[in-house]
This record gives sequence, structure tokens and C-alpha cells, in this order.
Amino acid sequence: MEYTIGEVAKVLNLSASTLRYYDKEGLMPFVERKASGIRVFKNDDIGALRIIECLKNTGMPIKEIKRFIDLTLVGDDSIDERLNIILKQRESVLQQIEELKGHLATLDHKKWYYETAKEAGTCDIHKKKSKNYQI
Amino acid sequence: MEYTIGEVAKVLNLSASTLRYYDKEGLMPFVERKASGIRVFKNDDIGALRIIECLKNTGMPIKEIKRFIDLTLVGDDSIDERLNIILKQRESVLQQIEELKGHLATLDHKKWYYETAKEAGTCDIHKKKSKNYQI
DNA sequence: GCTTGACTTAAAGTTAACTCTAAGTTGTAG
DNA sequence: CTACAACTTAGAGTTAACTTTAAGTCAAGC
Repeated sequence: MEYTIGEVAKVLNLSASTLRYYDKEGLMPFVERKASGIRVFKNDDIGALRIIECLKNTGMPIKEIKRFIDLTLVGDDSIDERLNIILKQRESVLQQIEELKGHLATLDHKKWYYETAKEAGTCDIHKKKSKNYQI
Repeated sequence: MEYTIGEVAKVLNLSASTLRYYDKEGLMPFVERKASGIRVFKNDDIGALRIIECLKNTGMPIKEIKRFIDLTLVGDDSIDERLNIILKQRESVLQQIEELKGHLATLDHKKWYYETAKEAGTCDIHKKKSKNYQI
């Protein structure tokens, strides 16, 4: 199957201008053109773009994604380097998940704080009292 | 305890300029000043900044964080709205974690792809063969 | 043949979140 | 008293990732 930039944009939930911008930045050297200059996307191209989206959405800057794409063009000699990039990004994602879990705990605490304050009608119930002994 | 902007920057792993920028954007209306104009941070201020960092690091834009801070200044009348903001951000974080888990699966697949390609010395082992029957 | 919508480019504009610069003030140590 | 590091401001500059604009080309339907 062959697709136009507009169709690919719809499928990947990106704008056509964003895809053209990625192309300009060197992220899509594999996309072919008609004689008239119009881009022709194949299924494999969409697959590659899904990887690009994965890398982008896990925080890799476009220049580093370009570096990865450049390595794929080299061929089998760059397998090791590509694997290292994937491993590093994988570790980064694991760390991001852990960080988000930490933030979730903070938000859960604030949730409790405001739920109890709402019930009491005031945030004052959370004010620290000094010398509040109970026998 | 009281702290200077430099000390707070070190504790929160931010730059002093970033803290001044946050102040300029209205995120720190609670921080007091000496007569000379120098900011004086209390423990509670650092606590508030940790919440601000949590919101920022979970993707909330600074203008929305300012809105949240403005609500805290209103007092108890804004508890409900503040709770809603926290609940919404909490949901957003849960979603972000799910998305990252999806990306992790993609990266795990690519990890396998390159590990097996590395072992074989070529990515060709992953090439689809048409009509590969086995009796 | 002509309109229309989707494609093309180069280049300028936008936005968020800093980050830096310049010029000046403050407060402690010697 | 002076040096020096850390603080202050306003405002300019930076960067990434788009997004828009202007001017033009292409292909299908009437």
C-alpha cells in the first residue's frame, strides 16, 4: 500500500506540516517521491515513523533521532550502536515511570489533603499544632 | 529555618535564575523579602516549591500552575477547585504511565530485534520471506 | 478547459521555559 | 575600609519543536 502525507498524518495523529518538518530534519530519508515531487509513503515507512514517534514521545530530541536514523542507513555495521541507543532509551523510560510514580504519590497525598479539607470546610484542620498532647 | 535563593536552588536542583523566573511568573507570591529586597525562603515555601515541581514535572504549564497558586491565595473557598485540579493531574499522570508502558513494549521489541540481529550479524534475519512453507 | 483540494517549497513566525547580560546593591571576612 | 561573593532588576537572547505564510504545482471531476 502507498499513502500520501495527509493520510499518514491522519493515521499517526500528526499534522502534514509536522511530517514535512521531520523530513527536513532528516528523519525520513527513506520516503520516496513521485516524479512530480510528491512523497509516497509505504507501510514500512509508517512502521519507521511509529518508532520515531516512540523515541520522540519518550523524550529523545529530534537531532538524536536523526542520529539513530542515520545509523540505520549505514547497515549492519551499526547494529551494536543502534542496540545501545535502544537500551539507553529503555532505561530512560523505566526511570521516567519511576519518577511519575513518585509524583503520583505526591498527588495522592494532596488529593487526601484536599478531600479531608473539603469535608472539614477548611484547610486549617491540617495546621500543625504544637503541644497537642493526648493522655 | 530561613534560606537564600541560592540555597533553595541547590536543594531543589534548580538554578537561582529559574526560581527568579518562577517568581516573575507569579508562582511564588508567598516568598517574603528582607528590607533590602533579598528573598527569604521558609520551610513551607520549599514545600510549596516541591508541589510546583511535581506539577511542572508531570507536564502542567507554568500558567496553569500559577492559576493553582492563585487559588491557594483565595483561601478555603477554592478548596473544591484545587481538589479538581489535583484529581485531573493525577489522572493525567496515570495516563502518562500507561503511555510510557506502551512505549516500553515497543522498545523491548526493538531490543529483541537488535539483539537477535547482533547475534546473527545482520538485520536480514528479520526480513519477511513470502511462501515459506513448512510441511 | 477549469475549478478544487491536496500536494510542494523556502522562509518567517510562534511558544514555552528558561538562560544570560548588564548594571547595581548587600553583607561578611580580613 | 575594601574586596568579594551572592543577591537584585529589567530586558534581551536561546532553543526546540513546531506552525504558518506565500507562492506555486498536480490530478481528478464536472
